[in-house]
Amino acid sequence: MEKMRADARRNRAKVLAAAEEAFAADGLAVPLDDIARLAGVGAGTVYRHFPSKEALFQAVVLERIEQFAEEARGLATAENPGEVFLDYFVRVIKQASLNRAICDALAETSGHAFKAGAGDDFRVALAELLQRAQSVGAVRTDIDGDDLRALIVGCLAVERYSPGSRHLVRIVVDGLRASTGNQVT
Amino acid sequence: MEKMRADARRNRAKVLAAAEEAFAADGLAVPLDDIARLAGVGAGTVYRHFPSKEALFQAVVLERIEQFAEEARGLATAENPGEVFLDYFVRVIKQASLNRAICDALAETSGHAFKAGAGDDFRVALAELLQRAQSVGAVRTDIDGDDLRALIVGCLAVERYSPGSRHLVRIVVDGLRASTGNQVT
DNA sequence: GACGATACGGAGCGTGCGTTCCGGTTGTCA
DNA sequence: TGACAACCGGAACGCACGCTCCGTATCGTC
Repeated sequence: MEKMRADARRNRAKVLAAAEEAFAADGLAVPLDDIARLAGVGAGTVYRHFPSKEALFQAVVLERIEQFAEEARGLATAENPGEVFLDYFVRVIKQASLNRAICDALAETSGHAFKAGAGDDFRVALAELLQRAQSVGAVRTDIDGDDLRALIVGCLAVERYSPGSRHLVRIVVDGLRASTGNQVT
Repeated sequence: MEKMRADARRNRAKVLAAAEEAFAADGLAVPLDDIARLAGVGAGTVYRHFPSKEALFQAVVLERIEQFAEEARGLATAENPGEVFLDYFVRVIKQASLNRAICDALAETSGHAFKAGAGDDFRVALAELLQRAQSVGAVRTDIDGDDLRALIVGCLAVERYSPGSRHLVRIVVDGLRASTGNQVT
């Protein structure tokens, strides 16, 4: 990884940047040749650096999700967990909805990238935020981190169906809030 | 349509039945040859009755959505609109989630079948039910029929991501209920 | 500057799938 | 029952796309 030739390292970076842009715009459906052309390299070069199109896609998506995780970790010690949590929830949805790569990653295989192995950082950070919000009574206690990720997936679908309608996400947020009568325990 | 030969009419029905089953199970991804084989006909026969795979898919999906519309019309004069509406909402989601054809139809082109032209029956019937539920104060008034269909799409995504978790849909239902503080007008 | 190793590019292969085409078959009607 | 039209089956076509292969170019080193 470090003993690469200079041009190889350059090309690898160009491929990653092009893939990030192309996948974000058109999702997994973008042909690999398009990415290669956008990067200014041949298709063979892409395959020298990534074993498959799917691997390249995963690399791009996981990098983005890791950013979400980092943001969550930065909020882990905030003083008003309820507010912070709900704001974060909405923000993640808004950001992810602008990136078709992430939407496709979730639709594909029911969101494998969000679930198993990789993406664990995001999972634990999100669960932490949720638990703190629940501990101060801001969020209903009958859901866990897995439920939350499922809700994010759903909100992304809503956003894709009717973009920009902020108040639809608010319906879910209202449903998440702890209120008399909707707790199941 | 009526002056068809007997075998043609028979085959058309077989194709429709096979397509309904195959699309429901595997969605739009199922190869047309599979449908033809399942129907016990050749691929050419399928194309004699439907101009394209997409047209066959639309026919199947619209038929199913029309069933939903009919069910909604049957509830239009019920005496407890709030309860009826929310029950219907949940029931549609549960039924649709068992049918990958419908899920795919929504994902594809952001749910074109739900939106424009065809499927109008479902739209108006759903809007009617919603309005009645709102008029008795059972459902928040800052949403309309379009919002509602978007929410259905989202709930389907949730259901697909983590199947069978009934309480996630309940979160949305709780968000839909009219309660102090979440109205925007 | 020359030489070996490394990487590049893009033509080409294999595959899967939607769609078409046509020789044979079957239903319909006089 | 004969003959014509409608219909059928499935082989074949075209296309798109993931992936590989190899002759050529570039880099790092002595």
